[in-house]
Amino acid sequence: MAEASRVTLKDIAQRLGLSTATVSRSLSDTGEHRDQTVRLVKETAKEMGYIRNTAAADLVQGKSHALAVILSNTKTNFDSSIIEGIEQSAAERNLDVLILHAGNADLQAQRRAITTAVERAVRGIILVSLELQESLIATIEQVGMDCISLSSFVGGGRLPCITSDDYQMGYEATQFLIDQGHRRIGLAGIPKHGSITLRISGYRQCLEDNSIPYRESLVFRGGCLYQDGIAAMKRCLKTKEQITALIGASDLVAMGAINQARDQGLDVPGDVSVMSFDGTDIVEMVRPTITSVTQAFYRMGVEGVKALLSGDKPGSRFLPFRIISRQSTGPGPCLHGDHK
Amino acid sequence: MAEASRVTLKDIAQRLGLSTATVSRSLSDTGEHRDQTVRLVKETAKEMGYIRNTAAADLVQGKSHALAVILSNTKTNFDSSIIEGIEQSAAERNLDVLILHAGNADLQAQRRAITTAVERAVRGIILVSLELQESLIATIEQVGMDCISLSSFVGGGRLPCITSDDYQMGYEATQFLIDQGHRRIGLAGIPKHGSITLRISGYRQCLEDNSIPYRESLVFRGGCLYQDGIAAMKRCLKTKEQITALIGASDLVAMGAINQARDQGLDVPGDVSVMSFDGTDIVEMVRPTITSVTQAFYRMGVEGVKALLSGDKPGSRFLPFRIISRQSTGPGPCLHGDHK
DNA sequence: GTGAAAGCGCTAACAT
DNA sequence: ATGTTAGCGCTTTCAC
Repeated sequence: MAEASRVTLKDIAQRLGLSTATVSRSLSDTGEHRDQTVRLVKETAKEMGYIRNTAAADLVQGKSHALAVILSNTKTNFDSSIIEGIEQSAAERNLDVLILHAGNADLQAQRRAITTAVERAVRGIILVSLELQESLIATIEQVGMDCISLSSFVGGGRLPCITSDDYQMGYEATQFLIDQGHRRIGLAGIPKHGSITLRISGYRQCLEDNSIPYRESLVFRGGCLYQDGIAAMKRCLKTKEQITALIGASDLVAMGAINQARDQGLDVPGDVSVMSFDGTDIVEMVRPTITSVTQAFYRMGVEGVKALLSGDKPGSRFLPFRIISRQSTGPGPCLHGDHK
Repeated sequence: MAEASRVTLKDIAQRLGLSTATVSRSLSDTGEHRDQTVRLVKETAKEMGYIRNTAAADLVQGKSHALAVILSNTKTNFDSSIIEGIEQSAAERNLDVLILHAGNADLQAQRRAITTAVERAVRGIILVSLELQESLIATIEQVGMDCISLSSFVGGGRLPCITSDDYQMGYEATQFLIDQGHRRIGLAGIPKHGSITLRISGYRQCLEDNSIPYRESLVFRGGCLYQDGIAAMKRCLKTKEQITALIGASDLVAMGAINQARDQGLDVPGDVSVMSFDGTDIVEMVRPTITSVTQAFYRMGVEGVKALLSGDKPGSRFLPFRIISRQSTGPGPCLHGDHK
């Protein structure tokens, strides 16, 4: 009740007739004290309600025992598994996880998040699906802070990245649909910048390898949100482009596309097949369930922490993905009747 | 490149031939220095790549300029608007927001999160939909830290709470369905503990007020996740209970219930109406769109920060909600044909 | 195995 | 308007 100022090491030391040094060492298990002393100190600390002052500890040690995770707060949902992985992995190492939000394109918000992390001398920064501005990468390098990017290849090699192979995912998603007989395949929700655009290259190469002409008009650029899926399908159906399948850049894009198609009276997958990238929980929660290029998000989080703390500068690498077929895709029209 | 140890106030002071005090005051705009000095200091700081050491500042001031937001990391999605509100509100006050995850029932994880926050001497703790264990509330009180709970009434008055009136929401949701002609109304996904259980009381009272018998068997307890919605509808359809409407405790519960009903060949809302609590973005993203008791989450975040920082211990209060009708509800069967 | 003492980088009296 | 000084609570040499 007494709004008592907090218990400090000194309080414990006095009560026990020990020095603060002994108390400090006992509490952090340095192993250089008698079991009896350690036990006594720990019990007393707990009894007195001692909570260590991180600021003091961080200050003297020059670093904290926390990790910062910076998320792009676009309303896409794919990151919850990544975070789970990070937290699991961090907990094993007894590190706190501080989650910060930063807009994706918003330099202001990005700067704020990075500053918050750097000011606190965190052990490392994990960027999740963030296109970090050049100037901020420079800041991070300058202060020599460890940093890794997950789910986005960023920084042109200056930052280690763990992600899925966007090119390959684009290629295989396209091949998956071609194998089902589709030849007019759209791609929706790919933003202007970032490694995610490589999905277009993979898509394009796959079409070529299958002797299908690439058409600019079937690629719908945009964000990867629900609304972008809506917009893409709208434009798609307004033009004369008779696509029989659409690949959404995220689960939400696919959801938007599917809803728009159905709202306009089309059947999915009867009239048009839709598949998505990510494969978060939601693809199983909607009807039709959505065929997806499922990424190893949880593992990305786990490996991210491991790589970040490994000491030696880790290289970038890809994690495997796999395509899971669900209700939203089916044989293309040419398999129903005449084969071309 | 040189992994240079970080620039400190002292470095700036030396370079400029000023004292650290002047530099410190200039940087924090105390207004007691010549514009010229302030400008010079700020420019030099930026040029030298100065980043303040939060640990040092926090230590000497005895508190940080950050807020901790503790989320129950159950995979429900309703909290993103709350967080947005919090961040908006915090940014206006120049406070950093540190987001922490804690399991809902997991004492271990809760303790870890609270400790992380308290150790860092944050300005205040915002609990989001968390049933905080008694012992941890005691900890918070003991150290005299400000704390507020959003979207959950917790602590039996020891903690100020800003939430929606669960009783009233339960009542009005039920009345909404009754007004549509339903008389056999189920309630799904209400956990064992917490203020959320008051929804049952409201539901029950409403039934009574409408002379409809309350049946234990129509209330399906459980978590508020998608799977719980599935399970509830399954049990619902397996028994002889001919419900014509179901209220899900969250949007995800409703989604699960709807999918299960349809997977078993029922039409929504033709055969069974479904509505939900929360009203997050997702209710507009699924088909049928879901009628919901929509809560003022964003505002909850904004007001939460305001109340937390107000100084005087704020009381608990409710924010208004409203019911938004969408596709998942329709007239009950008795309105189709014979009226009772 | 334990204590004394220094000092991390900063802010806040207090002095000038 | 600016400088001096003390010290926040902790960890870590370095003695003993």
